[in-house]
Amino acid sequence: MEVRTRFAPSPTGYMHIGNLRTALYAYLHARKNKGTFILRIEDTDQARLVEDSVKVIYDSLAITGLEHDEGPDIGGPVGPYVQSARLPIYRQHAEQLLSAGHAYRCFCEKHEKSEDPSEEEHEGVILGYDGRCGRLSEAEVKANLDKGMPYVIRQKIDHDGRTAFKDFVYGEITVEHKQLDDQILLKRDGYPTYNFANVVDDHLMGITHVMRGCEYISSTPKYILLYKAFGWEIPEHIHLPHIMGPNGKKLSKREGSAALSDLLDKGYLPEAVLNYIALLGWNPGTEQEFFTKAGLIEKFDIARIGRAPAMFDEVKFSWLNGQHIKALQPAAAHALFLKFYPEKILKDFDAAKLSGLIQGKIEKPSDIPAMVAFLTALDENYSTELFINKKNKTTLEGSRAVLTDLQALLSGLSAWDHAAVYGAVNSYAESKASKIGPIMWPLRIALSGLAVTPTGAIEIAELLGKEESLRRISVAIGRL
RNA sequence: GCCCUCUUCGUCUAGCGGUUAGGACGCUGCCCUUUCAAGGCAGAGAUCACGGGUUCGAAUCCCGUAGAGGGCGCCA
Repeated sequence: MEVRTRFAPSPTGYMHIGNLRTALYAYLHARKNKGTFILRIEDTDQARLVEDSVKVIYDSLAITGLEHDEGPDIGGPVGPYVQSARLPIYRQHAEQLLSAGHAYRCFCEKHEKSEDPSEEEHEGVILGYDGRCGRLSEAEVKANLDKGMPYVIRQKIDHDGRTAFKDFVYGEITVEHKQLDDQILLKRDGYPTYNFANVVDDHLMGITHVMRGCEYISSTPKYILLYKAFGWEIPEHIHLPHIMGPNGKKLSKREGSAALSDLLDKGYLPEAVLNYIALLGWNPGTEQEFFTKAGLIEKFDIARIGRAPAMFDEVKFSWLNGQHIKALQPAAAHALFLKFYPEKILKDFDAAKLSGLIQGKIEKPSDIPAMVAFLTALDENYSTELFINKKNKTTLEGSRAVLTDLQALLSGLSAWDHAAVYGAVNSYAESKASKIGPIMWPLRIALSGLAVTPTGAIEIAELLGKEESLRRISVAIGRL
């Protein structure tokens, strides 16, 4: 049977990383099995519609390359793909349940969850609906309808017995029916709830593998009951463990890494994002960690999805992003870095050359401004302690002597390119019967005023040019 | 409150009855004698949440306990 998976986000205005991973797994499973990946928009909450948020969904899928085969923008055989355009379908199915006795009209007052959680806290509070309208006589229902009372349609659940289903990841899950309340299927405004629409749509759209976050595990038995009430085949259910923030709590917008756009703004590569989140909850069974999207399609297997929640670790993610940056063509890396260079850098330096020099050591492009700031402005108050390096056995006095010699040598240079500067430094080292490290160290400190620089001493000298390099050397000598 | 789920180095994970419990990030050290870094190599770091069983033998199977996450909305 052809595999059909779907990504069914609701338009919230931003693409949450956890949702993106759900989309990724659904996409990978479809591609891996030469199946179909569908996009469906779940916009059934009229109160929470966010302007332009559907565009965010399209853009996110486009930039990460999770292209869908069917969806609102490109159509397909089982549309429409936007739930707000499917209202008659839900009503028809709700009425079918009504006449079959699997649902009933409920005329009760609205009971939305309180904004103040403490109100729900005190013991004895009835959680869930008590089902009273399910016991209304036909005459009472008719009377209410005649009065024009508004109503919702609820699923009628027999509170004896239990329902079990087999989750592909979590195994067999059994829930007693007394834990299930008569959930609302069709709201007063005629829109379906998620609980109803997802079942109807997944079936009508031929979804074979339902993938979603594990917060739906508890309510899945209610969906199973709906499938059974309709006499529909139950698709494979694949619930996914959550991605947690650094504090062990759910990933939130506050931490700045919950939304795809936050990550992209920091210069993380879309493919690195896919690579990293794929590994949060799935592993290939080998020691491979670097994956392109094509590599993920090849290796992905739903059998290797894990059950435990995973923390999003931006440190490891940065490392992985660095690996992807290294793998980039130089022109692509430069294009990525370009938007992070301060204007002064672009004006005074050969930015393409700079990109080539730093490509191998950039992990997070948003670090670039801080990393290259020393090129445009030397902080002349850097600590002279920097000249003391244990490994190269450099001292203050030694550094002063080396820099004084270098100043004379370099000022005599007619050419100022990598070969010329290196040649001069190297022959100086040879003349002193020294390794080159003890010469390079003070030179690099003098040129940058930093312990760690994005590139080496010779490269910095080359970027700065002769005049500025010599000026910085004399500043250093003055300070030593 | 009731229900569901999860628990292996700090973090992501391998493991599916017998392993010196493996890898990766991070950390520490060494090497690379064209450099701090990057790269290569090495090391430290896990009484496998805890307590009981089953078994010749348990991280792996069973039962409890604890902690954490989730659900119980006219939200998804």
